[in-house]
Amino acid sequence: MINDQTKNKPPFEAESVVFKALNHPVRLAILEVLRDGEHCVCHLSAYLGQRQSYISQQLIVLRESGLVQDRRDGWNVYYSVVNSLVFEIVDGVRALSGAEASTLPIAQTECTCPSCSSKKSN
Amino acid sequence: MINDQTKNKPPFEAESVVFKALNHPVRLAILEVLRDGEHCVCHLSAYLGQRQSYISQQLIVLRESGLVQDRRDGWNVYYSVVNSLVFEIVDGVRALSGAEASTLPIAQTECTCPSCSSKKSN
DNA sequence: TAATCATATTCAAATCCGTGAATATGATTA
DNA sequence: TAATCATATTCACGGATTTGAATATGATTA
Repeated sequence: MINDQTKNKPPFEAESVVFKALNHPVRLAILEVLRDGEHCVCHLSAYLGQRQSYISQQLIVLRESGLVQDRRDGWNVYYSVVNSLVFEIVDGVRALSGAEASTLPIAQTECTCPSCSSKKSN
Repeated sequence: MINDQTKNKPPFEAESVVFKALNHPVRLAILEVLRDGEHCVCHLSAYLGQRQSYISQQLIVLRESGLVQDRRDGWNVYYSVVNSLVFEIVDGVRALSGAEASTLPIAQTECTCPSCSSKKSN
């Protein structure tokens, strides 16, 4: 039980919560970025070239569906996936749909958060 | 490439087509019924207690997303899943969401199609 | 406590989706 | 070809989703 929206609901509602969260290009892109571990909102925003408030909106959907979790560290909030099974699902759907190995809408800007700056890569 | 909606589209559109098709209680219920092989529309309609035209609408979505295929035999049209990987995905999402093993909205009426009548079960 | 930083929230408009109702299509049989 | 059967399609409306814009919140530092 990874979210609280699954109790006493019509059949398949619990699954719908997850499918709904995954049915969105930007949210899928966010998950792709999170494949290699946690990232802060500012990094996701810069990397995906989307406004911060918009990324926040999508992160909230992902968080409320139970797919990601957040952790605050000073100024930054770092998001990560709760259960890596989600990647198997995404990969499965990708295989089903015959899509290529995900062409990410990449890196418009540099993220200036501490962890990104220290890495100094990507 | 199991559907035609995956070419020259924005990133993750192909995956979205599948996620969208799966994000629907009745369509998930239909897939559950199709776990044990092909079934005609009248059976799905009777078994799930939904009007035939409504089941048809949902089957069209599933078919256009490439998840199911149809086969005509006389009066009846039989639907079946194209790739059983879809069940692994559904099961994965179910595990992820912590849902129970799918409580189907079951059997209101009897289907009178040839294949159902001959089986004379369920 | 005031300024600053990253992040979250609210609001509204446009679009999309779900679904009932009615009806069309197309194969089959008489 | 007319009747009948299973299935498919169209239409319309109400509700949900998407997304830009503006702003709020809350932690941190000076």
